[in-house]
Amino acid sequence: MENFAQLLKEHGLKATFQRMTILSSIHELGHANVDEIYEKVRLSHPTLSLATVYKNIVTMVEEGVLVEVPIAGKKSKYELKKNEHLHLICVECGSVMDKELDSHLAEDTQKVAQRSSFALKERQMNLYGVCDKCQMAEAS
Amino acid sequence: MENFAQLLKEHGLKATFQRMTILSSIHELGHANVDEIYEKVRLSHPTLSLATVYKNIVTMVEEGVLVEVPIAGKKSKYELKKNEHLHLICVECGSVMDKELDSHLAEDTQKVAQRSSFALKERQMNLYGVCDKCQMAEAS
DNA sequence: ATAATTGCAAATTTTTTGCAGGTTC
DNA sequence: GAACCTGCAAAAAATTTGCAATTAT
Repeated sequence: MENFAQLLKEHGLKATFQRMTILSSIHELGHANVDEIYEKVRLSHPTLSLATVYKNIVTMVEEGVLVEVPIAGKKSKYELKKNEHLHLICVECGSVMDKELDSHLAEDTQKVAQRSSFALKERQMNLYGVCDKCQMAEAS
Repeated sequence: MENFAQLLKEHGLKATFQRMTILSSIHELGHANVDEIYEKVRLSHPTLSLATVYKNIVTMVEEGVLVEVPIAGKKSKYELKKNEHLHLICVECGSVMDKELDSHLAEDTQKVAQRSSFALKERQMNLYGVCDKCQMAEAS
């Protein structure tokens, strides 16, 4: 369990029970879309409304507490803001894994941007494929 | 103008006027979301319905004629399927530019995947920042 | 000829909004 | 106590669907 109250305050947001529940749900799930967050959140706080989930996701993305991970063909997932990383997204089970972004990748992308005089702010690298678990399941 | 009729047939789809209009609109726009496609398409074929745009985007993505480009905070854009590339996405004007994916990038991502025994199928690399035009506009 | 596709309208799903009451700082 | 936040219900926006008429092969 982390100190979500402090995190919120650092970003100028009030530390409500609802927000902390949402953050802790996302933290436990790793990556989750609105529905998954809502379901999870209702387990511990059944009266928390879907509208509140929506409003807070918008607010917390704006304030940089959360990051949207848009995924082809699916609803966007959300994760806690953390160090830069890339995503391995399993097209079978939908799981999302974080992987460190090595310096080569960072430099290469920076070069591509520079060549076009593009002021790079953020990278979003999603690798789609089949995770090891699903590969084993398929093999059987 | 390309041979969209042939492209469609190669993918087992009938070459209707509607589909060819949609493809040629996307081709002209480069990258466009559903609304942008619909607007463009109506210029030359005002009776083409929005439902038809939706149905065909689904179908043509399934058949590999189109590719969805999901974008954080915006509606997905669609592009014609082409050689692998990355996207420079301007957060000011929303423009999307294609850039060749150099071999370093391809290899590096492949390595990351291999380390996790992840069977990589597709890469989606989006670089968010400010394009040169918008930088100049800002400077003034 | 037939199987696929279109356009319309309706249904569904997803997201946003207004506002009265409640909570945090 | 002031500003912010929540939950509800309603509204708006986005997407999907069913079906009769039409079209491509």
